[in-house]
Amino acid sequence: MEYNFRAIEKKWQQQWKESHAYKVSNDSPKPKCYVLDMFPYPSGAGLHVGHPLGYIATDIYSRYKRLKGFNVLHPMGYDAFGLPAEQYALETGQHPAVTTTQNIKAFREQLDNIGFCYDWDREVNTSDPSYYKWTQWIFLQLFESWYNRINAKAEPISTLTAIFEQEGNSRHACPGDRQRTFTAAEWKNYSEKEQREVLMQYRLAFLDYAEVNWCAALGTVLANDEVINGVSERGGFPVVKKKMRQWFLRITEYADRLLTGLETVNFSDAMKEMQRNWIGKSQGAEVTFSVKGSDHTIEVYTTRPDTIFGVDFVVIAPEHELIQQITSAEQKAEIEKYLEYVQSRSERERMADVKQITGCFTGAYAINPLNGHEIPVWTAEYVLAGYGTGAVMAVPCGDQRDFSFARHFNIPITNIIGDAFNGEEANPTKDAKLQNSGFLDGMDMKPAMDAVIDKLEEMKIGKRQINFKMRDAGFSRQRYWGEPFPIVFKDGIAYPLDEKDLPLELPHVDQYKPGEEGEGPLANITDWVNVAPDVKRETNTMPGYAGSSWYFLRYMDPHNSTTFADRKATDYWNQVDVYVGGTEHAVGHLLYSRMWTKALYDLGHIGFDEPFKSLINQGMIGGSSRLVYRIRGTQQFVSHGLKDQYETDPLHVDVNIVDGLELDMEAFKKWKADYAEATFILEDGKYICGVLLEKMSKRLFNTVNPNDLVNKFGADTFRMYEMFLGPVEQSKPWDTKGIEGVHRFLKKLWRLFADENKGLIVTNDAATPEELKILHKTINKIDGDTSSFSYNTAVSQFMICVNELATMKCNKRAVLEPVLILLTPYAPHFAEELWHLLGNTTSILDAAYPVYDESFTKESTFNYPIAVNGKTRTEMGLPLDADNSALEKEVLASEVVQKWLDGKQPKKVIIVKGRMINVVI
RNA sequence: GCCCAGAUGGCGGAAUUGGUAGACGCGCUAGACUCAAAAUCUUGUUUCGGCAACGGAGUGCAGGUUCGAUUCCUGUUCUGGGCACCA
Repeated sequence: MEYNFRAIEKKWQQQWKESHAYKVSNDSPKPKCYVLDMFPYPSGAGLHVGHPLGYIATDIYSRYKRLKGFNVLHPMGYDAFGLPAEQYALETGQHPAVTTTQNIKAFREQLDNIGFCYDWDREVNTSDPSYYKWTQWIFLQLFESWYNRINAKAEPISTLTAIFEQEGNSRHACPGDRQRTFTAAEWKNYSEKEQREVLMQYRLAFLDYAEVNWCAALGTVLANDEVINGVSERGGFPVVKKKMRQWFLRITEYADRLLTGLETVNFSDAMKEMQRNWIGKSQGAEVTFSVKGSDHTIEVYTTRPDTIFGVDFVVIAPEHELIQQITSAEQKAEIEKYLEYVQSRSERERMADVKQITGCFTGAYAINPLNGHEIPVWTAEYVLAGYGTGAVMAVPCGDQRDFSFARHFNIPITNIIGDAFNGEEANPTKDAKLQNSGFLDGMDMKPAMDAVIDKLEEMKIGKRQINFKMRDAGFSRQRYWGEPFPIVFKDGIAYPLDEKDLPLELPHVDQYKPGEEGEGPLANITDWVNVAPDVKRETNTMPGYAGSSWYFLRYMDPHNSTTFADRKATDYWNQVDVYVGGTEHAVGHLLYSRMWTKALYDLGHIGFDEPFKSLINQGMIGGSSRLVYRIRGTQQFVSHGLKDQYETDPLHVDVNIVDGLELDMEAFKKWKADYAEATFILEDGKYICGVLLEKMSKRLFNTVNPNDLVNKFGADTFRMYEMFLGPVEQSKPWDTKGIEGVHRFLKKLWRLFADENKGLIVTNDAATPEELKILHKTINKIDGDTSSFSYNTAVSQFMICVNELATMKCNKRAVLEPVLILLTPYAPHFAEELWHLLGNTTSILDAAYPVYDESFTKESTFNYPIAVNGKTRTEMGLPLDADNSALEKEVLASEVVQKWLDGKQPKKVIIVKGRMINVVI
């Protein structure tokens, strides 16, 4: 009876499907556990071995928790809206819905092959109208809400209009327009249009004209995190600034809660740090500088108010409206020229040359409010209009950028930190004593910060101010393959669709070209756009992260047609206990879904305000490319070891036709027509390839399809090998060769149960103490490692256990059966097959997890390493219950220690019970 | 430039409240079985010296603390990731 993994895996996958073994109920007396994978975008390329790493990890965890008596939710679905499907549609004319369906089918087959325990009845697909109905519904919730800063939560817009009618907006500053104030009487006098325009400035989902990252090549606007170094993340096309009417989510209102919420979740420090950096909270002050000879004032934002006596100039952003008003007549032409130059600079250029210092003097002078000094006002592109107040006070002795600027334009530098400033570079210290600083002289910088702000507040020319780097999130795409907005415009005012009219389905189009003004393809369907003579639909669609911002909630109650998820279901499943996915979503997806969760919580739709209790970031699996060396100008290929004797060009070769390092030469000739005539120079009769570690990518011929490995070794081997590679969080290179070791392990374990000729050889004999010892050591190790996602060491322990049992020739049910249960999360088909061969009639998926009993692993003696001066010299088996003086006596008497003592007396003997003994001479 | 993480055999990696460095696997080595191959089993495998016993060195590099450091501290180099005119 051989280990016939193909038949076994097929049989049990079928059986589990028929018995609905993975069906999960929302109604269970068991404790719940929610284990989630970041759902994939179903690309046409399919899965390679890097993708399932996280899925296998969560699958093992889910099965483990189930064995431990939990009701485990472990769902899977598809993030199916997205650019590639649409790009593909543009190229081939195939409808994205069609290609997406095909891709999903292919993904599903690959996933099923690996034997995951997903409850497929709960599958979600973000492009399915029954799903995006609720994406649209949540969008309307955001549209119909505002953020009440006093209560620190989102509230329905009706509470805001009630406030306006009572007291205007005096206590609720307008987040979209800081200057805007009105009284209750004024509010009531506004026309409907005016009122709705005001409300738009408060809504959590709102329209605004804003400069956005316009990518002409993609015909779309990109989020900040989709633009890398001024080019689009996808495709690498240039991105420029363009003013467009866009939907936004007012995520900035949640900045503080997104920050403090991090303290309540279990993410890695690196992940939290990335989110903190993205949110970018800074504490400082706003200071008003008056402009000499005019009524204008300049508001600057600074995080270092303590350095205010070191201000040598003020810089305002080129986009700042004040520029036109304060520029002197003499500088007018110069400024115009500079502004024109800045206008011509794309974001990309401004980012590319960070070393280049540019700027222009406005001719105006500001007055330092604390010492009355007149200082020049400059404009420079390094100051951004969108951050803080769009103006900075420059302190060259303390800020390198200001220092370089002052040097470049010959602006005199004031030193306020004495010896701490060397005149050659700025010193951004916070630990110096202030000099040259009026009433701050002699003060330490840190307390001076508060002293300055107090003074400014007293003088009514400044105040404490907290700023965030984070901007509101752009929520429109000029694209077809996304959720349509449930919005119509009447007279240019946005109105929501009625809830009963959801979902607003994506209409069919025959072509995917952008609209005339760069709008999405929907703009071309005039009878869809024009609902009534003066009523038009929104033609943008939602971005990729819309559907993924709440999908974890839909899994809880996926077929509900009256709400996005029943409150009973969300209360039961609550937060995701473990979320596993790649770091690439560290900032975007996680922040958006955290914000949506908080908004839904504020509005009373769910009972928790952080979606993911803990997060594990799986490492990337790198590709291990194989290279062949072609002698230049020939079709002759030379083996790696001999290549230096020739002039060669390295070429990538498909890793699937290389066994370890040895090239399959016949397969190589067939691989590409170019190589049909290839000849080889061999070493030891073999062609040995070179190795290069790089990204796993089709282009580099280093991708490995899980299907091939499952075919060759079985899903159980594949699952265990992926885990055996190393810690889940760590990035590591793929090496197909190593899988054989894991496969051997499973076969070896199989042979403890069954013999090729005799069949099942398991006995009911009682286990020996040695057998029980290894069993319980294994139970302890596997239990601990599995619960902590340390699967690589768990697989090692299985191997150690099987090696020992094989040496003992142990075929006893009392030992093997518990091992089988331990193995179930890792190799479920294998375990279930043998479980049934042992005569069990129920499924091993619900077996009782073995319990560790320490009494079987207790030792009475310990093999102490005996060190002399810290260096291990020998080992001695000594009783664990002996007292120190007895141990010392025995150790000193030993031959080896005597040899090292060489007649001398030891200075000291250090005994760590159960660890080691060190003799100091 | 700033922030974070890391650096251990030929390779993936194991071991940190400071206590036998290199578990487990791959690869390689020698052997058994076989006409042969596959499969399986056995042997060795950090490195240097030595037939061996044994001894020297050894966790990126340089120091330090300690009876004892892969683990803690200081400095430094390199690699990976993130952020980047953010005031």
